[in-house]
Amino acid sequence: MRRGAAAEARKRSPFGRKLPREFYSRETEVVARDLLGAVLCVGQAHALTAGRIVETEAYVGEHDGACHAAAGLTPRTRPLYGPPCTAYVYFVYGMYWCVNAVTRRAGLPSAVLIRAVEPLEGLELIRGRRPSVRRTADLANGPGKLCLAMGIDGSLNGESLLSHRICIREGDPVSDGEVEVTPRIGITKAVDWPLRYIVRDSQYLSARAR
DNA sequence: ATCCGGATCGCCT
DNA sequence: GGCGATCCGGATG
Repeated sequence: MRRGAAAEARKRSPFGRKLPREFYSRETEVVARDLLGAVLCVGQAHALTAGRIVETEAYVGEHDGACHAAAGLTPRTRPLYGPPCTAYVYFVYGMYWCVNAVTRRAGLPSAVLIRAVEPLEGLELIRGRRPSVRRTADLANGPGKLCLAMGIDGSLNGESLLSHRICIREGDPVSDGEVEVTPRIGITKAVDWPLRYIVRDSQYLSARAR
């Protein structure tokens, strides 16, 4: 590679390469596991915010009562049925947004909910969006909070995760020993399915392990 | 430390 | 008509 090309790429982003489409075209549980340590990026340059993913949940299809696709193909769930490597951003409780990465294969609706990130970049911007929050650890330790912190809303629904508006980049790998799997949080169906993946010792989780 | 209610609205039954 | 893949602040032990 020409000398300076990598440095040039790094100037555009201080993090690794964008995770390719094939990364998402795998079993949803595997994608959820492998997203730990990856870096969620929103916006560019002076408007960039980025966070290390420390908590995810897999939502695995129409047979998963907690997955929105349990309702079948509707206007809301449409992105889940589309190609992997797209953002599924939905509105909950009349007030908050949550962001997912669509996974596996088109037509088999499944996705990974990003539940918590450790802020890495754009701290001033994030603080400005979360004025009432004191501790850094509380800025993005929940699916609604991280969308507030990073400025994610419905305008990003259906966007490619390779776009400049929102993408996920390779980060420092997380070893199996650092990963813990637990039941998902905040749901009322399939409550015991072990589909939540966390970086066990992170200070940035939405909840402590049970 | 833990529990509880209120806010707020699009979507599905 | 009812209910969320939530968050926050206030009350209670």
